[in-house]
Amino acid sequence: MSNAKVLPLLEADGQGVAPCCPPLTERPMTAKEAATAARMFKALGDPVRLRLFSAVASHEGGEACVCDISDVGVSQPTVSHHLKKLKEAGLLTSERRGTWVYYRVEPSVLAAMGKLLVGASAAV
Amino acid sequence: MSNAKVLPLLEADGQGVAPCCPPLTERPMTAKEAATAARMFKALGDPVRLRLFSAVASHEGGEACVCDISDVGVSQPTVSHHLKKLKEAGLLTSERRGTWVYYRVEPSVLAAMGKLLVGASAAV
DNA sequence: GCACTGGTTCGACGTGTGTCAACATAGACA
DNA sequence: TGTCTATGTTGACACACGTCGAACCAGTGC
Repeated sequence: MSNAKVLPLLEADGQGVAPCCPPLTERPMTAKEAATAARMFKALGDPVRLRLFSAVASHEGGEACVCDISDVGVSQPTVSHHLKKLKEAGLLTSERRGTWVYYRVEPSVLAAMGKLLVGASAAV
Repeated sequence: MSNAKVLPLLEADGQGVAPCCPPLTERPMTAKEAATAARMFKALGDPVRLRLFSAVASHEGGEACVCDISDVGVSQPTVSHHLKKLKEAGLLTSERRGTWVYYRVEPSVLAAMGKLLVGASAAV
């Protein structure tokens, strides 16, 4: 259940992860780079998903139980659906712990997306 | 043709612009904040738009003529359509200069989005 | 004024996406 | 074992989105 293989924006590089794409402002993205990065932006392009993601990211320890964050105005199947989308996009990972399922956000993904936007100003 | 009123993620604060929303990791976003921010992520959630945006952002001076960036594999009407979407999302501004139309990216928008993702680490 | 080039808008088509109700599954507890 | 709660999955629906061709507007140059 490591994070490397499920994060399309990142690639394992031995001791950690590296961004898939150069900063947007550095050079025009190739079609492949754009497709990879767009998948993640798209995942955050829904208000419900953004709220869910923010709820998880801001929760203590960077992880939250579904039961803690499912109050976003949609039915529970829809919440589950969106969480799955976020997981497929590589933004969240999930883990079952007894009765409840916990979702957690990978800080490295946030950092990679930040770098994509602001270029070199976001230090490692 | 100022940038303040057309940038949903930002709000004019006298001498510049400020982010609309707190970092994702700070606290759960409200529905309103999520709707605002999601609009921009959604705009970048399409590979063609992402390439167009990157092409403009990486062009010298942060601006580019449509003729310079319309080689992304779709028809010109589609390019125009996507540029309009990016403009509506507040990521680009356009200006006609003689025969050609130039699009430019607002650096402050990129910085605001970066902050949204990585919190305080992305300085102004 | 007239033709030409660069961009945008319009109308239409097929596909993708968000949503829900209903059902299925996993673990806890008795 | 059986039942109850917590999540995930399935199927179906309406709506939004990306794409294109055709028509339309804005400047330029003759």
